[in-house]
Amino acid sequence: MRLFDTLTRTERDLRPIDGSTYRFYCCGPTVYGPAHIGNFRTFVLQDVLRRALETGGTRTLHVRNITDVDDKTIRDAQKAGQSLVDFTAGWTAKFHADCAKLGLLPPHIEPSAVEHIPQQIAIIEKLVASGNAYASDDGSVYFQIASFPGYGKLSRLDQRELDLGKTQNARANADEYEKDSVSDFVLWKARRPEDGDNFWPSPWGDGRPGWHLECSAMIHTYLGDSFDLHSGGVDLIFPHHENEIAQSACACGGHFAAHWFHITHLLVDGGKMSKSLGNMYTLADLEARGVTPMEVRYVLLGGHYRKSMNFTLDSLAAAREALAKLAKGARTLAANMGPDTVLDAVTFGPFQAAWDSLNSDLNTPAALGGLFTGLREASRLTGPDAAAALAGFNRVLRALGLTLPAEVPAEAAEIPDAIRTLAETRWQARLAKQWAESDTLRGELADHGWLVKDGKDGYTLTPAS
RNA sequence: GGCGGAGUAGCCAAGUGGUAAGGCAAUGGUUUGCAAAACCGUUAUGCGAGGGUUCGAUUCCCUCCUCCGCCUCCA
Repeated sequence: MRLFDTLTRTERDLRPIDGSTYRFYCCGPTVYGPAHIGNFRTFVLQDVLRRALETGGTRTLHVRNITDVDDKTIRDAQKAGQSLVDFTAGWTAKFHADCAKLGLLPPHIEPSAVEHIPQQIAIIEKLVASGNAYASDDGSVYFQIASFPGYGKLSRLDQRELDLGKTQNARANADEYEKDSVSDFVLWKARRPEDGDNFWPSPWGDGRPGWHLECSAMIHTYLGDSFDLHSGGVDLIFPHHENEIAQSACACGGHFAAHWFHITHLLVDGGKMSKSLGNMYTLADLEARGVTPMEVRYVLLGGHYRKSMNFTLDSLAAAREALAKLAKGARTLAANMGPDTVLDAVTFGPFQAAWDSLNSDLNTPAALGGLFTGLREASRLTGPDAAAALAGFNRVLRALGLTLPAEVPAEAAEIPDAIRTLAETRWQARLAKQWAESDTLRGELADHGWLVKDGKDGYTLTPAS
């Protein structure tokens, strides 16, 4: 597997640094509301990375956190009149349900921030002792960016921008901060009245941890100070990941992440998703429109992760047709290989090419393309050749995490008697070559929402979608 | 203002210094009483605009246009 690395800006081979297990960390969701499909683009691509590694024979250790304490979770928990724990537990459960529907493998470890407060305090103590952090008068603790020469390397920010606080937002908000430099970031936030019961004791007084620190503490706990890969959406490059590098390097030493994997944002109708524009879709929103989660997953795999991708509702219809086509092709292949053929060698060129695409910087759209091309060429194969092709097809499909729709069986039980009678009458009319009568009845059935399709020996009824 | 990304057919979207994957849609054919479904085809002399390098550029270089993201707690 070769993958682009944000830090070095090169494509590099992914090899476990401990020689056996590829250990990686993904920044998980902040659980104060439903995740939207943009969030899931990131999680789906991380899932594909893991699946591709595992399908290729590499063992993995996947850690993804739950951010359950920050400004928004506290604010909204208060608003909801719930304890922070109860509030975030509800949204975490919903997140897990969505993940399952989308076919995401659960992480091997899923730590949450509030369960790791002591670990976070320990890191702050180290940073204060080493002179990388300082406490302000109100009991907050800040990381001093000037104390870490490597700061800005990941995001390529001009050092002057950081030192002088020249960035627009920093300048506008500078008054709110009690820091030496506007660029310094908070490690520990002093308790404020609006936090309610949500504070923890610390050597600097009551308060709560800063967001950036949460991930560093959990990484330190579960992956140690040097691990294989760190991942998240592009928006996390700065400041979140930049800050993680700084505090982890200063407090723990080690190399931190050997590889940085960032997923570009999903655009909707050509721009960023936002509530105010009304273009923020959750999985539930789409399901309410009759869309299946796999169709959503297919759409999210339809663009390369390093390019922004434009999501439209039309693309979901395209996904439905495309998935049906894949399913049909796979069925044909299975039928052609015969009952007693077992072969797991993958020797069919087009599917090998699709697999190679996936392993070349996770090119999911090229891999999907290869699946269709291969299916067309493989449709003539029989016996062991068909079996080999199917094995190659399934390998790619498994890595993509796609589950194909089953053939829709005619569910006779669900057809109302009235409809069945109508259809039967039409069939008799048709057998009698009474075309006008037959077509009229077909129209009536359509009015009731049923499509009738004629076959050689009978007809099928399906609900019009 | 700083940093970064993108402009490929109606839509979505790969890709490459040697002449444009794939999906959807559309359309032609086979089949069908007619449809639907299925199957087999077709669909960008062209890759934002203009220059340059080259035997040859969509792919490299320059200029310009347009769009998008990030710039202190958003995946």
